Amino acid sequence: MPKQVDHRERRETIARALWRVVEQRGIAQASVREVAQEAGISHGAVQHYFATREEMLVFAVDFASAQTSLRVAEGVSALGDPPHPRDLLRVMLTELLPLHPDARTTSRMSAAYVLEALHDANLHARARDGLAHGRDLVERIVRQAVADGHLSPDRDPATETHLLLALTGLTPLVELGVIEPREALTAIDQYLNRLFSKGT
Amino acid sequence: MPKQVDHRERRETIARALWRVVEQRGIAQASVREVAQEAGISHGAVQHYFATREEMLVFAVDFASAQTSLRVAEGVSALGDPPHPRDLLRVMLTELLPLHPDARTTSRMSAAYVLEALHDANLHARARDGLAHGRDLVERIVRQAVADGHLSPDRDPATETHLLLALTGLTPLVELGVIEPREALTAIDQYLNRLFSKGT
DNA sequence: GCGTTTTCCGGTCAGCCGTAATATGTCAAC
DNA sequence: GTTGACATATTACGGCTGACCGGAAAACGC
Repeated sequence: MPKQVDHRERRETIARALWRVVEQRGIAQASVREVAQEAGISHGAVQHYFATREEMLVFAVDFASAQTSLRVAEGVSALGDPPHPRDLLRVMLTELLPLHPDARTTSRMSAAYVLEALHDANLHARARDGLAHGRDLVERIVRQAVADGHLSPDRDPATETHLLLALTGLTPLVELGVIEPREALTAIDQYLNRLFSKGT
Repeated sequence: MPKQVDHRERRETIARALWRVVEQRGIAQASVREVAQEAGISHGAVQHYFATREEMLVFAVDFASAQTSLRVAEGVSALGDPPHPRDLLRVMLTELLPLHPDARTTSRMSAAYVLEALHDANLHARARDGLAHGRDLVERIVRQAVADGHLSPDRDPATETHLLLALTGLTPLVELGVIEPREALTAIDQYLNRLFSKGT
């Protein structure tokens, strides 16, 4: 029998190396060779675990998405039970925006992924489904908040969901250093507090 | 004397060809040769007008930014005098989001530019300054709105500005087909109307 | 016509790319 | 200790890239 190697762990190691390359040098530099070097293995070894570069990218993005979900779940578990929807949404947004190192890594992966998805039918479908799933999650929270009386029934859940997701638009401002992470958090808290107050 | 060619016009023609390539195939495919073919000239001719690929990209982005400003100015001129700040901001946002063909073209150019700027010190400074300039424009409108009584003085102009710019976060939702352009407009109008109402 | 200058073309070059084919290493089972 | 399957490394190939260069073509003053 062969040398025992944990296939999934190896793939995740390579994926993390890919993350670092994407974060530090951009997805254009994330060649098979560059990722292999970053991971400290030969590019032939990378080929052994990913038949093509695209397969590697897709895995790395899915893995990044899963890690983001994990971080959100961790943050949510620290909340009361049941958690206030405002706090729930706050955790999700802070993990989606590049406000701390891990989140920045996954945020940049997502950004690069979306941009590539615009010109690749396969990636487009995957990205759309992933985003639509996130949208549904948020919308469910919004609807529950309305049902629980945290939110005025005047609010259209769909529109409110879109506006909440739009807050990820703070990303370029933070990434380019136009605003500080603290200012982004201030804006988010301002928005969420206003949303869950009795105001219009 | 040389053959008479309008240098600027030629460069703009090439820039528009670059836009088309970026929009349809992505910035990674925007090689000198590809852009030349799209423009219907030889790659040697492109080199004559742009010494390097980067110079071509920077020009194309600046040109795209200028064209966006032009569209905004056109839209604003159709408003009353003085225009209501809500309408002013609405025009800016509709030209920043990919809600119609021209806006989608420039939006995609900006997105690709920002992503590259994250890993290039030179582009980073240029992009940051450009975005900061836009931020200042919006902030001036917000402050004027407060001064004119359109907005409650309780609002922090900086935070409100950040939230308005964050609305560009609807871009991925529209681009990936998760929401329709009409839904994006609905969200924007909802947000702006709420902002300029007497609510909290 | 001549000379100058700009414009444009096509080829060349070294370098990186993804991928495939090949070779070597490693270890468990028999 | 031989075998065989899998892990890893090496090498090779065809293609595309950006940058560069020499020269042709065109337009103008003289």
